[in-house]
Amino acid sequence: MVEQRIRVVLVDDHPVVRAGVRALVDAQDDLDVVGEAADSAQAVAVVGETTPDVVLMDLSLGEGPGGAETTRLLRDLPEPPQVLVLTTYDTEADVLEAVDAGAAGYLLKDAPPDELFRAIRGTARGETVLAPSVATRLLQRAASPAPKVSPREVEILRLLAKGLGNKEMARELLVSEATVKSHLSHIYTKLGVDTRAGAVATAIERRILRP
Amino acid sequence: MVEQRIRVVLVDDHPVVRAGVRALVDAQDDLDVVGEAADSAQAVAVVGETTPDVVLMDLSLGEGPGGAETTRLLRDLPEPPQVLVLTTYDTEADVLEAVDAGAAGYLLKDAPPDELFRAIRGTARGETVLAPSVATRLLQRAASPAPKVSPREVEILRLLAKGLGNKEMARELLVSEATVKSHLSHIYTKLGVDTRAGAVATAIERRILRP
DNA sequence: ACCCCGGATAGCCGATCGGATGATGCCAGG
DNA sequence: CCTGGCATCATCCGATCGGCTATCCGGGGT
Repeated sequence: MVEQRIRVVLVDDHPVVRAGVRALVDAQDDLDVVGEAADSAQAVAVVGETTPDVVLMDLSLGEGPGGAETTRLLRDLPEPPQVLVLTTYDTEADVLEAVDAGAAGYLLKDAPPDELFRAIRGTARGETVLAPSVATRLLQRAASPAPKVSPREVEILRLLAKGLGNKEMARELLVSEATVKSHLSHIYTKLGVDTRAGAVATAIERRILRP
Repeated sequence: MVEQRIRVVLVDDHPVVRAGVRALVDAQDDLDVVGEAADSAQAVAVVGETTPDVVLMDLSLGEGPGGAETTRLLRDLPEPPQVLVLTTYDTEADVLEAVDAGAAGYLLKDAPPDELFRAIRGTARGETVLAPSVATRLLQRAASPAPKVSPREVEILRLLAKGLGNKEMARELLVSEATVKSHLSHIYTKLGVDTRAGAVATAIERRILRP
């Protein structure tokens, strides 16, 4: 007899993915899916009711708060579950945000089922589980200077990608043109480029901007 | 008794998604999942063996040929299946490429299961099934002049994204700076922008450039 | 044969960008 | 407490960009 079934809640806005994970997880006799949620609000409600051991969390939840924010909410509950992020993307920004929010693990959706099961069990025991590709990425980022752009700079990048000029950005952000240029200079330095076009390209590549 | 079960093959590089679709589809008594494939080569092999009525195709298949190319291969088989694209993204470039490759339908993964079943049945009958959001997008694109950039212009865009100046592009492409500027002007017109940064952003968004 | 389009080229000019430099206030972490 | 990052603003100046107009040539379609 299994001493203690691990109770799992799924949070994902894709019905197909929920069905898939449920099918796979429920087939394991030590794992139980006790709830599902399609968005942040549902997630909090369901977790509050079911107090699961592990929550499988998608990072992109369509409208409303994302997976990272939701993770934070869940970890602030009276009986916080372990949160295992299960997503498609492995940007270092995503990973860091999720881990910072209190996630205990980070898996990619293309992981083989076995790995998923091991991750769930490990997470339930309080271990930190990282997908190999994620771990690799983290290490190589740790080695390199780690260029983190500030929120304001991201804002500038967003407008930049819309093709706005400095004057227009200044008006949009209610600051002076000089400030905009200052931000831009910093962005260039951090991204290792020296033109606006290059900045947009690398920002998108680095997933600082979503295409 | 059901006169004819619809035979379905899944092509997706995510085990989780395959499991999900299989669980959902197999629960329908008029639908049968008769095979799965994780990449292009497997897809061709499995479809060749099983000659299904409908193939559910993911567009991003990790390494190797993508979903669009694979769709083309399947449609060139002796007994071609109907191909229903089931993916996360709805860029018009993706849709057009898939449809051009011979896809009979285009659904997003966040579609509710019911919609998926209807789509499979419709596709099997030879209907064309488009997700609402996809259909909307197509219509609004159909209304606008359909901006197709020339190969040379794509080249310019590539260098643009690398942050090169006009002079540098000219040297790189062995043409005069005037020519580069001319190309750029055309690009701006076609993409509906008026700055280099905006051009890069829309080019990536339109999948003219790969991020 | 004719015309349109893509590609290449030229020159002009005002607007803008990018780099350098310097300064201020705020707030968090050591 | 003090350093440092973030955000703000200011000026100057040379280089570059973007828009405009005009010409030329070759290939594909009518």
